[in-house]
Amino acid sequence: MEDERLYSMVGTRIKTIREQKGLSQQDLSLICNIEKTNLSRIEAGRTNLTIKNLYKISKALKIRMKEIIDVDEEDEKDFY
Amino acid sequence: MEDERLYSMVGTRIKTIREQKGLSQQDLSLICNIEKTNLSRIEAGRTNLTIKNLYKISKALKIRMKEIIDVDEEDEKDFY
DNA sequence: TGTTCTATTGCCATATATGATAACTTAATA
DNA sequence: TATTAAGTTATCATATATGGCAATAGAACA
Repeated sequence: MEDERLYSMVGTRIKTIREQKGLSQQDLSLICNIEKTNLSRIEAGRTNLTIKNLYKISKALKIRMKEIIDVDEEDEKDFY
Repeated sequence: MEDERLYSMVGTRIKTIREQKGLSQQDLSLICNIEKTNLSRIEAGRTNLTIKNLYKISKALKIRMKEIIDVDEEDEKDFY
């Protein structure tokens, strides 16, 4: 899939789970030590985040990284 | 866990799966368009790779991203 | 010996993720 | 109206992931 779509899907996963936990972006940013503006960019899918921050976010949300990153699409057998 | 440990575990997962598929680093680098030196650094756990390259590698290995990133450890309840 | 394949390492330049701050919008509420 | 909270966006500086190339080392083999 396109890069931007990948970022958006990951960002949306984070936003959805964060809201399920009743946390604001600022709450989450304080817990995991990521700038709130950066968190906003990540959730908006405007950033190619690193596994380091993916890990920090997953720990702050008390979930596994794979629960955030489980956004692969089915119809990609011939992507490469 | 420590950043370096995270990178190493992810790198090792990639290396293990790559070898299971009978691919050399150069093979994989050609398939997914990642510099072979960068791939070497990633597998060695010396790089905080981005989800974009995580995605490219997973597609080249014909697996899901979560199969690479499934390295969370159990004893981290109180990490944050 | 020489050759080939594989992987690593060093170096440099570039792109960009991130941190940090400020300004702004919107919504909710007193 | 004013105030507060939540989120977005712009800007800038810094750190670093990546691309690219060259050199090196080790293993396997002729």
